[in-house]
Amino acid sequence: MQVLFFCTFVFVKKKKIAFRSACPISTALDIFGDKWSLLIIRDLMFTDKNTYGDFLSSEEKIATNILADRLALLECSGIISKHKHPGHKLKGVYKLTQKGIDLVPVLIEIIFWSQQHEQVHPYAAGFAKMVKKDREGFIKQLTESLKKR
Amino acid sequence: MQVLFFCTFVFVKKKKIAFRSACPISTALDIFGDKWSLLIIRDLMFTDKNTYGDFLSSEEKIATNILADRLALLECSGIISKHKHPGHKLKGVYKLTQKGIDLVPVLIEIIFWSQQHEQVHPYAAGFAKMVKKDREGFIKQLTESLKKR
DNA sequence: AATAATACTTGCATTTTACAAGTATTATTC
DNA sequence: GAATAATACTTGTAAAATGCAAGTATTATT
Repeated sequence: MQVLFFCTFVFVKKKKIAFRSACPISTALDIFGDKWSLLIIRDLMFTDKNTYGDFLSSEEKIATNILADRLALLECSGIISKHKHPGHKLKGVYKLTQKGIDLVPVLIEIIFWSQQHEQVHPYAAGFAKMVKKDREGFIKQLTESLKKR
Repeated sequence: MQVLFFCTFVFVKKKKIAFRSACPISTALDIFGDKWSLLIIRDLMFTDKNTYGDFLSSEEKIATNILADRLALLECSGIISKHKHPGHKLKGVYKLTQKGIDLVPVLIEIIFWSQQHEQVHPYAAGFAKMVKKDREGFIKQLTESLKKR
């Protein structure tokens, strides 16, 4: 008889975090289902922002304690990694890991949806049109360029 | 001189809800960036659950007040619509609108990611394999079947 | 007529988020 | 070399969101 085992919790910053179920959607939301995590990932993915101060300066104005908390959680869950800044000893540099880079298609589809159904910045229309011409090619290209950072 | 106008707020249940920016990711998160909204959408998209009681019975155990709140918000934002139950006068039936159906690719990519990087239910692996064989075909088929509900 | 089911609402405790201020380390300016 | 500024945080507290238990109104069933 086969027994299927699921990890239903994980320790993050010494705190036991429960996964609500083994559903892939639910599990993903347990990790990045909040108003801020994907914005940090967005900055790392589509802009050259990669320091604490960079994220703070983003348009949406994340609070400092929330930013520190989310950076720690994203690092714990293996989506981002922290490195020393070459040249600036005081600065840390954050990068997307492969797990983080693999969120590119998720972010792309969210952009498509928003662009189609909400009033967002006009650049999104051009972006969507461009990506839709060669979705796979764009993803591959972006993935490669993110790996090299 | 061209003036670009962005709607930076919306009225939901008589409350003024602010969009944090015109960024498509940020705007999407303002609408469904929480731990519960996408689970309701998941139920409507991938199962035959479509009533208040159905959603309550889902594995993740949403609280009744949160469910009522999210259903109202999702209806306000045009992602779901409420209808009379044929036969049961007491029951309401919720359906995905076209705007909601257009979230299919977002949910699919989230499932792909979770399946690849987290320990989730094994059905996700088979689902991912199946969908990846003909992504566009699957989306079209699911979209059509959801429209007919 | 009484009981049960459905879709909520209400009240309150707990948790999360927002905002302002403070701290420790390093960099820069005078 | 001392003072000021910059960076990446932490801390305290108020406000908002969430979770839980209980209650309510309408309809269905016994």
